Amino acid sequence: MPTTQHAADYDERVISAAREVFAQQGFAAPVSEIAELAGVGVASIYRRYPNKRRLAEQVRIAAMSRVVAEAESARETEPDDPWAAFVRFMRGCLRAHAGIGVVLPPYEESADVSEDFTRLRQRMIELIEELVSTAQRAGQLRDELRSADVFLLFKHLNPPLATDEERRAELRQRYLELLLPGLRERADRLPGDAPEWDELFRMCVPGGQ
Amino acid sequence: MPTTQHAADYDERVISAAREVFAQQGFAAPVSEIAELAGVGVASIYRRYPNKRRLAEQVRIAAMSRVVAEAESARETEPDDPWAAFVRFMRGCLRAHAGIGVVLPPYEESADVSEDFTRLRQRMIELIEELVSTAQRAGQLRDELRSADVFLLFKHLNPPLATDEERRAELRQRYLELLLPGLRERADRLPGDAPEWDELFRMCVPGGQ
DNA sequence: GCCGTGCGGAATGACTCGTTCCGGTGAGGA
DNA sequence: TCCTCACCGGAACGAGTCATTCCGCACGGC
Repeated sequence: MPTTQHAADYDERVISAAREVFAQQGFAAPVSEIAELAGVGVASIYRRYPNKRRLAEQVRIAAMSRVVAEAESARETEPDDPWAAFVRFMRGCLRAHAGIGVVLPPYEESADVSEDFTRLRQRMIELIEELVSTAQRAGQLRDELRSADVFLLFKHLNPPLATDEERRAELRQRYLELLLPGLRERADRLPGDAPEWDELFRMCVPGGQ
Repeated sequence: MPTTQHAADYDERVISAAREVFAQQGFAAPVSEIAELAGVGVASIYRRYPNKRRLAEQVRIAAMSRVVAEAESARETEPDDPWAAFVRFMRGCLRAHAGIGVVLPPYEESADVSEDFTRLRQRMIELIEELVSTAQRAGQLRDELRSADVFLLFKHLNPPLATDEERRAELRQRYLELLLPGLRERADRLPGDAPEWDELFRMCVPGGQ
């Protein structure tokens, strides 16, 4: 009875458990924890993914796809209001189970990252850049903000906290709302240089969240 | 030649190295890394501190003292402007080498925490509470904000980033400035329940940053 | 009732890290 | 100049953790 349907459910269950565990504990979390949450044995995970690295890659691909979809949907839903599109994108990414916590360590030291992964990441970057610059051209978003700032803000809104995803999402939204007025503001110069994408990538290396 | 002076310098060097390493990598960082940064051998650390836990406690006591001093100084420097005092406190805590990153995992699961530690933590909480409620009574700080929010915001402003402390401090200040307008704002209700101190403590358990 | 597939969880081996042990070194006194 | 000794850095050790693999079992199909 390994129907295609069955296999798909199975995959979904594992990926989703891995997303939650990695988001809460970072990529250093043991595979056994993922297995337990998914309600399967460890061996079953290894039967489908050759190793932990590949599993993590799949999880990140899934989460980045979600971010990309969020960006496209925000752009389409609010074609005439760049600020609204930007806000919708931010809120969408921070929603519970969106998995933003898991896309955040963006850098892979080793060269053995799949093509898909790299391509998707590039697309994500471009979409964020577009949302930011569109809102800035409309004078609705602080000029000193760079697209990498947005990404880094996602990371800031995602500290490792030992609670369930619902509560973490609630807190993310809470602090996002505190942030929004400052993002519109056009006042004082922001201290510190904006991060560049490659600095950001270098900074986010460690296994942790 | 173990002059008192020499011993004090030595202590200072170790504690300060430990602060930097713990702040960057979390308390799970190996002791050997601290030794290397301090330019001493591991054994020398163990000659002064019975074990890693006690070393970490000393580091956290030093950093919390700094936070307490920051709060008192802010209150005294700006006795008539609660908002200014609050902002000064925030900026002071986030400054480079203030060690805020290291006070953040506030909870110790085991009961074997020194009296000093507990007392100091209590004092820190009271001072933050005072800064917050004073500013709120003056109508200068958002009412829905609880003192534990402030602490949690410190954590949010301190993600684990693999750069030197100077750059991390620069980014902390950058994002603090984005946050400030939202903290004054009196507008929309903030989503999500404010954290209580004990929820906060429970959440921050894991070894990580 | 027998066979084969697929599963969960125990077993394994590599590795990391806290803590301890040991040989070296350099200052001060004879 | 040589000896002594206090102190130091780094290697060594043992425990614990985790990725990955192996094994016996349970259950559907014949």
